[in-house]
Amino acid sequence: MRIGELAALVGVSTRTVRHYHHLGLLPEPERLPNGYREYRLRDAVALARVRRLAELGLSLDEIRDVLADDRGRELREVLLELDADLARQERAIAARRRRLAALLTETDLHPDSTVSPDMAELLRAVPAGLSGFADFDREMLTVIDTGADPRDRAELVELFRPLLEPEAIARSHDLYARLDELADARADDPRIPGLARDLADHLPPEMASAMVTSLGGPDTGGGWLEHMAMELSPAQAACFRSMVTILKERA
Amino acid sequence: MRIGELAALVGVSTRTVRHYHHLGLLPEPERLPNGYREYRLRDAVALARVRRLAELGLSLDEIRDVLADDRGRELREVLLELDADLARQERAIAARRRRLAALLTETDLHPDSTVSPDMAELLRAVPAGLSGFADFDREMLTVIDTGADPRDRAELVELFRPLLEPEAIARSHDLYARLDELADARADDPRIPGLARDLADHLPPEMASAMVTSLGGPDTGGGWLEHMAMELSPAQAACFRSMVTILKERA
DNA sequence: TTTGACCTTGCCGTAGCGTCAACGTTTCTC
DNA sequence: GAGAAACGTTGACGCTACGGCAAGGTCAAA
Repeated sequence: MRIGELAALVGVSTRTVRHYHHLGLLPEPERLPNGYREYRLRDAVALARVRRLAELGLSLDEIRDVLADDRGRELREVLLELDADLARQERAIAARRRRLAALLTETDLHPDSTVSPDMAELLRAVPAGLSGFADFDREMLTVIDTGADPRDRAELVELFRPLLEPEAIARSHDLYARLDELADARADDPRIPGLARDLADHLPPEMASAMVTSLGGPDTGGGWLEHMAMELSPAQAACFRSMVTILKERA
Repeated sequence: MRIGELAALVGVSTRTVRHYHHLGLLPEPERLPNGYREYRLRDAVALARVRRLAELGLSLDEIRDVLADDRGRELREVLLELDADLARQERAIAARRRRLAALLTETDLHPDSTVSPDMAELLRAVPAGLSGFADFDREMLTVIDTGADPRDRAELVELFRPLLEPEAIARSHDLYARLDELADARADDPRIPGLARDLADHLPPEMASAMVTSLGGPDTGGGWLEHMAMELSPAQAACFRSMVTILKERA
């Protein structure tokens, strides 16, 4: 039997057969005088073994190990491990499909809208398209949501939860409007002190303390808030710094 | 912000960031005089967008297309296609896990035992470990099961079904024993004609005709049976040829 | 004789980065 | 001020399980 016949018999490509030879999964058979490989039925049996294990999802390396140790002892362990892995994949796929389903029901489908469900809840508290500063906030929240691991994300959501109250949302609209007004103002604008105080009052206490410690300590969040301040207009940045000062005095 | 800081912020490796630059998913930022990349917050926003789409399961090429066409029109199509793909994967994984579960309940776990459920049913009619010829038959059935596509497999199972009857199984044990006795015999052994006739009688009619046409025609199964005959002892091969002759005469 | 269907080896390509290598820069520490 | 640690740079190879192509050699039929 030559390689094409063997491959057709077992239902693979000749390239696959040669690949298995190369990896040592299948012994090289005798050669005919012209250099062609000459297979026997036992090669088909061996190849079929490899194929069935591969179709179960074992990697070719795992198959080599199983065939080397032979006789099922290790096979059971590998299969159990494989099943656990498949179970994990199954859950991951189901979770992704849930997220997809939630996304596809949305009216305004945009790459930015593909955040986690937790963050989607928070974003509903921040108006989109109305205020430049609110849009900036939304982008920052989106970045944080992408980068944070689930534990931090849950913590973050808890920090923000008080801002989801209706009166807090109403207050935030006023604050965003006043922040937008500072977009073209100078750093000594007289409206800054009042707005900084109102912002400090607006923030939930836990969030305020988290911000202060984050700015003070050398941990991951530190540089992040500074970079955020750098993107603001001079007046907005001054307002932000003033607010932080107020929060520090209170702490 | 330098590359490490950006990467930490969004939760990826610096290698990933550079990879996205290379693929054009993320614009190259300004460079500092020393050659370092200098990022702004908008780069973090862009990177976070890419990451969220990637975590949904889009390929980087698809992400580039979506970001190029921007504004959700194409995104919806891609996500629908992705969901269909995920659904397919989910079904495939579930099917594999069912096969794994069936396998793991078996007592003698061996690479050879990883056949399809259909073939497992057939193999129960062929004794394992008792007869050398029966073991050979089992191997051949295993090879066929691996190589055949599902349609052919179902057809094959139907051909074999009569052999699953209790009296057929009892007959087959006798036949296997007599075939084993021919392992060391010569091609002119006097027991051959009788055994060939009993074998011909044993085969279901549909199976017999399938064998004859398969041997006669130049289709895929033809060479396969010849190769099988080559692996037998001279007396067994003679018996096989004799049986085929009888089947042809009857047809 | 020529075509066409096989076979041979070998190398590049895939997706999404990880992981060196070999080197320059910045920053912390002593 | 000097050394070490921790950054940054580009470039190249590695991983899976083969597919595809190149550049041939071999064999049977037309």
